Amino acid sequence: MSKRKISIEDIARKAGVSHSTVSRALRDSPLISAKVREEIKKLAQEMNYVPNAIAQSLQNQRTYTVGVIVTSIADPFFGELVEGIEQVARKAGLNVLLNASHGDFDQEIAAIENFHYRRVDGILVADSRIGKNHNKRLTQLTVPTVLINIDTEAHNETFHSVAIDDRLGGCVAVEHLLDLGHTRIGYIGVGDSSKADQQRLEGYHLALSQAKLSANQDWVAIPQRDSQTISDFDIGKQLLPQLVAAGVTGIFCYNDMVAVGALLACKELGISVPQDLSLVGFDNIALASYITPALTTVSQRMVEMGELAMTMLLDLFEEKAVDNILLSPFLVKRGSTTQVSKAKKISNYIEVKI
Amino acid sequence: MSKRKISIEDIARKAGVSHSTVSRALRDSPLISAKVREEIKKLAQEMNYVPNAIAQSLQNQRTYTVGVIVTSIADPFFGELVEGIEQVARKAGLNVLLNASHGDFDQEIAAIENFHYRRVDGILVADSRIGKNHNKRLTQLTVPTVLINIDTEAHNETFHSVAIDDRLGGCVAVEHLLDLGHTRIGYIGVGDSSKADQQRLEGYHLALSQAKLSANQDWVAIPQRDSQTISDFDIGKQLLPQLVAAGVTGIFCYNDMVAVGALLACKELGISVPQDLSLVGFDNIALASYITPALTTVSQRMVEMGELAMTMLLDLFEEKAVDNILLSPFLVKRGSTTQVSKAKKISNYIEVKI
DNA sequence: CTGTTAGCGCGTTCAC
DNA sequence: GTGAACGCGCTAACAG
Repeated sequence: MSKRKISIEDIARKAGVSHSTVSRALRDSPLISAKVREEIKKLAQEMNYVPNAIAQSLQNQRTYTVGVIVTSIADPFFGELVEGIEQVARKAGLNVLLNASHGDFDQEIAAIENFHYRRVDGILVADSRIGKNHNKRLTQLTVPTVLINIDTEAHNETFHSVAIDDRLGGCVAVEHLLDLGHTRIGYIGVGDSSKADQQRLEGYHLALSQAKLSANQDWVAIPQRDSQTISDFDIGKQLLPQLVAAGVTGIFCYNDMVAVGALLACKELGISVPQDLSLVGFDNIALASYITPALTTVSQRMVEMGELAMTMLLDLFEEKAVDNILLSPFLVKRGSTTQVSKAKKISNYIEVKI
Repeated sequence: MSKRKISIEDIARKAGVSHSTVSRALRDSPLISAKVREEIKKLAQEMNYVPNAIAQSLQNQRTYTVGVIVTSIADPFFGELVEGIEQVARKAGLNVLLNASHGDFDQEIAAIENFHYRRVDGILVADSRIGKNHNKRLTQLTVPTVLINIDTEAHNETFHSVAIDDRLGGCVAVEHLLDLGHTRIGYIGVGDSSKADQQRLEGYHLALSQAKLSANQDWVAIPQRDSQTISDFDIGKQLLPQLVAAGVTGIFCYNDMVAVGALLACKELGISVPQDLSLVGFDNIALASYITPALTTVSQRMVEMGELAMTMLLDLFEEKAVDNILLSPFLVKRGSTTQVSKAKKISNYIEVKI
């Protein structure tokens, strides 16, 4: 196996033609006679010729490569997202260059500079941790860019984006509980200052007020964030008791891990789900369907978001006009929610116990 | 924002020097006087100069890019793997080009050709579904390549690899049950013809024979694969009863999803884990720690495998000699296993029930 | 120390 | 139809 790769010059020499003839023949130029074209193609095949994308890129000024920035690839969410991105990218003949930011803003900037350096054709940024105050610096972008699930007030002209409608998701979750007859409904948040947390809470309030129910301060539990970072699971576990004590019969949790934590707390307190308490999560992670009882939850659509974002980028390449996308999440009904009934007795139970 | 990027020629013109002086200055060549070097660097800064990696690559014959092939990025396992790869790649100044094969051999070949076309410096292949009969074609590889968790008889010279020691993993799982006093131990496999399934079963037998226990045919359950593809979860759920009927007090499951399925079957049958039956999984997926009871399992080390594979590739770049790596999995003890005791009564229980 | 020149491999005028 | 020549942006060998 020869060390150096075959170039069009090599095959031109062997064919007794010039390198530009070879170039044309391989690209099916109509300027070339059918005969020599086939001849050259055959020769290229035999010589194991593999065109050099680098040289082509230098000429075309296109790399057929998109840069993707995610917080962490190990996070199954971003895994699904990248899956969607990669699929439509590959179908369009593009490749994905992957960078992880680990939620660090400096690393995100470094990743963008790296992508500029490598002359990617477009950039996709999906970094839940980057707050809105940061992304101003992204303005320096000179290549088409799509933001995924990132909050920006300047969504309008400068940025293109696709995101999940968290407010609607919160609504959907709470409406489900309302439909089941619940009126005392709580929310457990995580208290990072993310768009998601805020908007899901907004959706919660919205659904309640649409049902003419007044919100009760005690039904909303959000941890203090000055202390140690705490896992979502532990948040659910620790905050559940106070909501139960406040007499709720249903709880909408910020996400599935919070709900799972809450569920475990229920088990330890002897509260049975869903008979005594209904729980709704958010995200629809794999775990949600395997736990007992299986978790009713609002489903993210990460693969789809990836596909849409990449498709949007392709449109931008062709300079089409694109509209930002706000994806509607949908409810997945499972075993952790049911009709409210004798459930109201729980609060007494707890009060006795405390 | 100017459309065309700044080149070293642009800044050379402005500085009144030649482009090669600029090139040297920016690369800290000792041939350049400190004065003009600083001057040029400042100018480059002001003009927002970003070097062109494509042009550099064409010159260096290196792209500082590695190609990574995985079955599916959405699979959390591969997510962790890529996480490990990306981290050490980035530290070494390399970028990751990602391709998914979806277990399709043709797509895998296409991915490799694509990587050749793009002149990556090295390739990492992690594709559990590709059998040993296929990878002969990988021999055409002309760039340094490391195989991850792929079975090859030709591991020796041609291929470099890092893999998990499934046989040892099986041993470790069964030895744990033996240590707890179990003597009637079962295995639930999945019956794909993968290296993993075969070797974990081998480990199971090895541990039993080392303990001077004779294996019982009825204690090993492996589904027929001619029918529909069936999820690991359902395999565990469906095969559990027959093992319990055969009187086992402990079961080593091919992986965690199988174990979770088995666990659910236990719940439905009124068998309590671990009091009546001990379960050991494999993989240590996130779910394993959240389910009740938390699952004792043999842990994969995917992030580490990614790091090691990428590090090996870096060594290959420097033409160092490298040894193939066989990673030892380790046991994570949790709630689904305990001392054998009155457990033997289960078999009777089942027999009565059937 | 700095400028000139020659490629890296390919696509694309512009002549013939 | 085909070849010669130029340029994409950069590094390196060779002059001075």
